[in-house]
Amino acid sequence: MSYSIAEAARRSGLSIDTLRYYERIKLLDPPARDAAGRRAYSDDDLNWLGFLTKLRTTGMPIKSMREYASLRRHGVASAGRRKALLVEQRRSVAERIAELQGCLDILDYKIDNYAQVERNVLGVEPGMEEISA
Amino acid sequence: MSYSIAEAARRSGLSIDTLRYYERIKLLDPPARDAAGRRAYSDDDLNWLGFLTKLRTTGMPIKSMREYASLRRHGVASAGRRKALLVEQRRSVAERIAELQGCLDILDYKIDNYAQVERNVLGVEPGMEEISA
DNA sequence: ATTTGACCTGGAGTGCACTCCAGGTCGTAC
DNA sequence: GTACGACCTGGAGTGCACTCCAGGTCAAAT
Repeated sequence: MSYSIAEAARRSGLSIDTLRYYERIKLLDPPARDAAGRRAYSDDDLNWLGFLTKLRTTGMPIKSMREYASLRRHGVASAGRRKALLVEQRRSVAERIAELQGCLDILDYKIDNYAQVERNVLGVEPGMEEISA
Repeated sequence: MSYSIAEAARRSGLSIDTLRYYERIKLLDPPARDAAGRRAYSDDDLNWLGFLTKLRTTGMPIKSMREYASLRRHGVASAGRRKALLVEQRRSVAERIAELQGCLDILDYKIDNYAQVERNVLGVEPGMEEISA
């Protein structure tokens, strides 16, 4: 199957502008064109876009995604380097999750404080309202 | 205790420029000044900076941090709104963690593919190298 | 007395990842 | 045959969160 840029945008969740932008910066190989010169994205293109958006979600900078994209064009010989990039990204994602988990705990603590303030404000112990915010 | 801007930067993990920037955009109330007009950060300032960096880590935009900071200046009356902001942020962090967890799974899958390619490349079944990268 | 180093101010510059725009080309619908 | 909508190009503009700079003040060290 092949898809117009609008359809590819819909399916990938990226904007039309972003699709053209990704192509310009060589994140995406130029897709095929139809008779009228319009982009015709393949399923492979869509799969690659899907993976790219995952990498983006992990916070990988475009620079690194470009490196990965470029390695991909060099075939099997680059598989080791590609794997290394993914392993490093995996590590950074795991770290980020742990960090966010820590923030979650702090938020819970703060939220709980506010909940307590709410309870006390309903008529108990004047002077207790100013718990450090 | 009070701290010079350099010391506050060291303790908060923010740069000196960022501390002045946060003050300019009203994320941080202007700290006290010493006799020579230099900033003298208090422990309270440092605690607030610590919490701000947590919020930042969660991906909260500066705009929202400013809102929270502004509410804080309005005392107890704003506690409900502040709690609501934190609850919303908590939700968004939990969502982000789940999203990252999904990416982690995909990375693991890809990494495992590469590991398999590596094993096969060492002399088995020619033609299997081009597993979709 | 001057040099040094940390700090001050207002404002300009940076890098990232898009996002928008003007002006133009197609193929189909009326 | 012209109006329309989707698409094309190269290039400019945007928002965010800093980061850097020039020119100046001040206290302590030489």
